[in-house]
Amino acid sequence: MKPTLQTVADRVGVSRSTVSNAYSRPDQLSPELRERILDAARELGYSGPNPTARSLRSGRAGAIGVLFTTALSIAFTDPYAVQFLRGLAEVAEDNRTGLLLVPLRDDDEGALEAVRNAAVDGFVVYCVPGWYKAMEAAWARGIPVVNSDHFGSLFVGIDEIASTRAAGEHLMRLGHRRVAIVADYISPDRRTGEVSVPSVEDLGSYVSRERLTGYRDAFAAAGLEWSEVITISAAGNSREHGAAAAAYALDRAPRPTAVVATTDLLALGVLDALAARDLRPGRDVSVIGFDDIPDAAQAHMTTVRQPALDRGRIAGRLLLDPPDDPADRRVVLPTELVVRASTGPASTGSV
Amino acid sequence: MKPTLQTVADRVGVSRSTVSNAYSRPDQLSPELRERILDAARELGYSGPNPTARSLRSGRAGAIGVLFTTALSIAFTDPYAVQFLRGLAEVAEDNRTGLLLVPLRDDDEGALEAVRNAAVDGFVVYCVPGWYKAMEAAWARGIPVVNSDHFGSLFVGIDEIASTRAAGEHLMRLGHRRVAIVADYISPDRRTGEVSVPSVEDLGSYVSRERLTGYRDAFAAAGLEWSEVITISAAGNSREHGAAAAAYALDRAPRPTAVVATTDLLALGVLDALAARDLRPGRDVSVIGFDDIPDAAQAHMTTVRQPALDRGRIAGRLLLDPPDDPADRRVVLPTELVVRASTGPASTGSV
DNA sequence: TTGAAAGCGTTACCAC
DNA sequence: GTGGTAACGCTTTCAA
Repeated sequence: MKPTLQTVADRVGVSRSTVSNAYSRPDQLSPELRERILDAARELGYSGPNPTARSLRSGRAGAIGVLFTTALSIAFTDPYAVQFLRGLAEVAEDNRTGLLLVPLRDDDEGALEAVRNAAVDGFVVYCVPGWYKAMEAAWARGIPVVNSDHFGSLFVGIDEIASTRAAGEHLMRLGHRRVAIVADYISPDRRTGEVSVPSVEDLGSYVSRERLTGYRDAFAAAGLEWSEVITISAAGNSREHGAAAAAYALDRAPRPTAVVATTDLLALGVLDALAARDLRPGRDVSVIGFDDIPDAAQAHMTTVRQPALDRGRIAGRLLLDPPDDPADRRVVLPTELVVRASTGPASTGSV
Repeated sequence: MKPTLQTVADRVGVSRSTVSNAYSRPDQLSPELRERILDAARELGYSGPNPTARSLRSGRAGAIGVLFTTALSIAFTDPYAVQFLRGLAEVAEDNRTGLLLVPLRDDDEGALEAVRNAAVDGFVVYCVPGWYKAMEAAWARGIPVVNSDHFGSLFVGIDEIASTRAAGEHLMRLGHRRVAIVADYISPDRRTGEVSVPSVEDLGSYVSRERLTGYRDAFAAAGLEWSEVITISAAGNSREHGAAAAAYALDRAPRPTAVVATTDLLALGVLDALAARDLRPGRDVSVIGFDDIPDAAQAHMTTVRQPALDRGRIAGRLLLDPPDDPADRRVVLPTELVVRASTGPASTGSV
C-alpha cells in the first residue's frame, strides 16, 4: 500500500491539510512542524503529493502535448523538427512544464484516443498533414492549440509562399527553364515518382501546397508555364526519398537544369543523386532546399532559412501565456534566401 | 464552464455511470443509447472524459517519464540519444503510452520538483551524471525505473568495460604506445584540457568511468602504464568539444599515435582536428570512437557499435511490463568493435 | 497556526 | 442494461 497524505498526517498526528501545506505552502506552518512532517514522510516512503491528484485538483497538468506529423519515432530524425523541439523545450523548462510526446498511431481511432487522453494544458501541432481529425480532437479539448502549419487561433509560422517565390525568382534570374520540383505528401498514394499536379491549391499537405504555390507564381511571372514543370512526389521527408525522387528528374532527356525540393532533407538527397551521376551542383544542375538545417551549409546548398528554434520558442510562449490581443496571437517569422554554391546559371549547352 | 460527464448525463437524462460506460465500455449499453449520449456530448462540446480524472481513478498515467543528462533541449542533438528515444517511442506507441520529457533544470531543487511532479507510470533514466538526487527522487516515487547507465533493479545496457577493452586491444595489437583519451565529464570543473586521472574508479560519470577502465585494462595487459596515457577532458559531448580537446593531444611532441574518445561525437571532433592539421586518420594518427552513430560510418571511423535502438526498445518493455524473474530485469546487450579506416599500425617514424 | 469539510471528474462495484 | 454509491488523493476555503 502506497503512503498518501493521510498516512503521513496520521503518523504525525495532524490533518491532511497541514501535510499538504508542508509541501505546497511552506509559509503556512511552523518550520519545526514542517520538518517533523517531512521526516515522517521520508520514514514512510512518501515521496510527495501524487501528481495526478494534484493536477486534478489544481486544474493544471504541467505538460504541453506535442502532436507530430508521423510516428513520433520519426520526429527525431528530422533536423528541422529537432530544432523546433529544442526551442519549445527551452520555454517549457523555464516554465516548469514537461513535454508530452503524444503517440499518434497509424490508425485514426488510436490517434483520436491519444489526443483525447493526453493529460496536457495545451497542444503544439507541429505538422500533421492528413490528421485533421486529430487536430479537431485537439481543438475540441478546449485548451490552447498552437498551430504552425495551418491557420488557427494561435499560430506561429512563416510566409511559405513568399519564401519559395523568392527562391523561384532566384532560379528564373539565373535563366533556368527546365525545372523539376520534389515534394513529399503530394501524391495520394504516397509513392515516389512523377506526379501530375494540375492545381496546386488542391494539395492536401499544407506545407507542400504553399511552397509549390510560391514556386509556381515565381515561374509564372517569368513566363514559365506550370504545366512544363516536372513535379515529383517523394514517399517521405528523408534524404533517401529525396535521392530516389531526384532520379525521376535526372534520368530523363532533356535533363532539367534545376531541381528544387520543399525541404533540405529532400534536397540533400537530390545532391546525393547528382553525385551518383557525376553531375556538379550549381554547374550541371542547380539545387535549392528549404529550412537551412546544419547539413545544408556543409553541403554548400542554396536554401531558404527559417528560424526553427524561434518557431519552437514562440510556440511555447504562445501556448503557456496566450495573448489577449488577437493580433498578437499570430506570429509570422521572417525567412531568408541563402544563396550558396548549389545554384548557378542555367548551362545552356547541357543535354 | 467546461462540460463534464455529469453535464452530458443530465442532458440525456441518464446517470454518470452510463455516460462513462459509453466512452470506456461500449459493450455495456445499447448502441442507440450510446449514440444519443455521444451526440449530446458533441452538442455540448464535451470532448470525452477528463484525462487527469481518469488517470487518478484508474491509477494509470499513460505516460513514461524520460530523464535526460542535461537540459532536455540538448538531448535531441546527440544522435545516440535520438536513436535510443526512437526505440523507446516505438514501444510507447504500441502501448498507447506517451513520452513525457521531464524538464531537469539546472538547479537541484527544480529538478527534484519536476521528478516528483511528473504524472508518469515509470521513468527511463537515460544518462544523468551528477543528478543522483533526481534519480533518487525517481526511485522514491515507487514506480518502475529503468536505468541504462547505473545498476538499478531494472537495467538495460552493455558491458562498457569489455567493449572498450576490445577497442584497446585492437590498438595495442597495432603497436600503438603513445595514446591519448578524450572523455567528457572527467574533470570536476567541466573544462576542456588535459587532466590527471590517477584512479579511474573515482570518476563521477558512469559512462566515462567504465569506458576508461576498459581502455586502461587493455593497455595494462599490453604493458602500457596508465600514467603514460594522456587523458583529456572535453567540456561536453559534442563534435566541437571533441576537436578542442584533441588539440591538447595533437599539438604536443611527441605526438600520440592514437587518440581514442568515449563517444563518436567526440571522436568525430578528433577527426576534424586531424583534418585541420593535415594529419591522416589511420596513418598519422589512429582514432576510435564509441556508439557507431551514422556519421561514424560516413567518416570511416573505427568504433564500438552498440544497439541504441534496441536499448530504447528494451527500456520501454522493461518499464511497461517488468518481468518477475530478477534475472530478466537486467538486460546486457552485445557490442561489436567495428574496424574501419581510422585505425592503422602505429607509424613508428612519425614525430 | 491548524483542522474540518467540500469538492476536482472520473470509474468500479453491486444492486436493480 | 442501467443507476446509486463510494472511492481515487489531493487542495482550498473558512472557521477555530
